[in-house]
Amino acid sequence: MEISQDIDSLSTEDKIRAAAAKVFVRKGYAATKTRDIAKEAGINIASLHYYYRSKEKLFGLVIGEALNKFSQGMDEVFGGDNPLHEKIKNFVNRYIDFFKINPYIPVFIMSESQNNPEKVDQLVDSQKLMPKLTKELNELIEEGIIRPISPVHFFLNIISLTAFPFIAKPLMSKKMNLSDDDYSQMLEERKELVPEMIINFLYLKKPS
Amino acid sequence: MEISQDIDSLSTEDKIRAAAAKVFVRKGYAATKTRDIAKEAGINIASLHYYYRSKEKLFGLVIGEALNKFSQGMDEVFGGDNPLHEKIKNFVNRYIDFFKINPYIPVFIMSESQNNPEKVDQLVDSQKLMPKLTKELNELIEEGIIRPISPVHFFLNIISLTAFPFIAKPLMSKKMNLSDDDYSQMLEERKELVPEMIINFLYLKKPS
DNA sequence: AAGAAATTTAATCATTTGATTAAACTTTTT
DNA sequence: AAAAAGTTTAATCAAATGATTAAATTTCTT
Repeated sequence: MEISQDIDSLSTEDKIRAAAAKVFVRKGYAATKTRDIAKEAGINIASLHYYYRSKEKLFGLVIGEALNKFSQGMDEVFGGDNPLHEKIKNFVNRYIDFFKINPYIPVFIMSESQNNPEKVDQLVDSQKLMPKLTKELNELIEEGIIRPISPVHFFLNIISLTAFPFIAKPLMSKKMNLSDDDYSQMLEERKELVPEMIINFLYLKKPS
Repeated sequence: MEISQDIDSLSTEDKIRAAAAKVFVRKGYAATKTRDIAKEAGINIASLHYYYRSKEKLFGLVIGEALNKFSQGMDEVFGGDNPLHEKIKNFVNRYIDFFKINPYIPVFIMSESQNNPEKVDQLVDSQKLMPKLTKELNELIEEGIIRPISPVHFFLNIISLTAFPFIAKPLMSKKMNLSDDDYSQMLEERKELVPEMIINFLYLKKPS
């Protein structure tokens, strides 16, 4: 899921891309200097341009990767045919684990899609899982199993409760005086709390 | 709540600060050029340095203001002595309205506190409303009115459900094919949905 | 109104930064 | 092994950028 390979075993091209991912994701597009990336990769700036033409092109690859990793889980979780309440649990567990390993990704994606929408928009595939999820929700609503809710709210509720604690970590841990371990512990607790809250709200009678 | 005064009626000093707030908040620290601010304010770059010494000092003022506006509502809402479920409703209503007027503030605060923690940390006053909120929650828990929950989770749940939809707007509206009006309408719906969801989860028996 | 202080401006500086060039070096092909 | 292709490097460029200066202009004080 993350950069795991020994840096020296990578080709120059891959070293650059790995370094770019690391620096762009941590600092954002504007604050990242091509020299930062070159230094992180242990290569010359010219090599960066040799392989990737420009800072912008390289950034396009990095944010594309980030968006893929980010949305991949959604398709996988909501694409299955297990009960909805299981999907909810899977989603929360999976994304909390993912964000624990990639803590800078949420702010990176959200701030870049606000500040550089032209670079991000083309990469966002307008729906794919939405039709399926919509159908699933509508069926459960008609059967009287869950309350009426639009897919947008359903989706926003889950992602909000899962991703926002990572986005707000610097502020919250400061404001609440929480150490990194405290915060990590709290996030573990949310693997139970968040699904319970959503299911509790959604289901008219508790599911199996 | 926002910049409302006629720009020409402001002193140069205030024009600069207003312009800086606008540009910094929309584009972030790194992407903002002092020339952008000067242009937005309709003044010379040298005046900017005359009044505010450096880009960094000016930024400090702007992010300080943003943090104040952001946390002011929390103190006001949770400081009162009305029932908790009313505070929840007030909070959500108030912040959705606030963010509708200041849509760039959430991403600005979150991304800057991740990317420039040294500039932000000093401005965050370690708790103030927390002791009061903690006491209130503990009392309601002991009385068997709400379920056991830590202030951190309580707080994160409310802010997540309220603020995240603004943070994710560019991505969500693209992914879900929602116009600005659609999105605004959806946010209005959340003024009811979010408090209901939180209260429904929190209260063991429905409050008055 | 004259002089002093404060403000604003155009011009300029030094550094940073994305990008290029040409040469050196390495690997692959024949 | 020689030639060609691919890769890496040091040096350099041009534009952008935060900041300063000194002069011009305006406002304030007496």
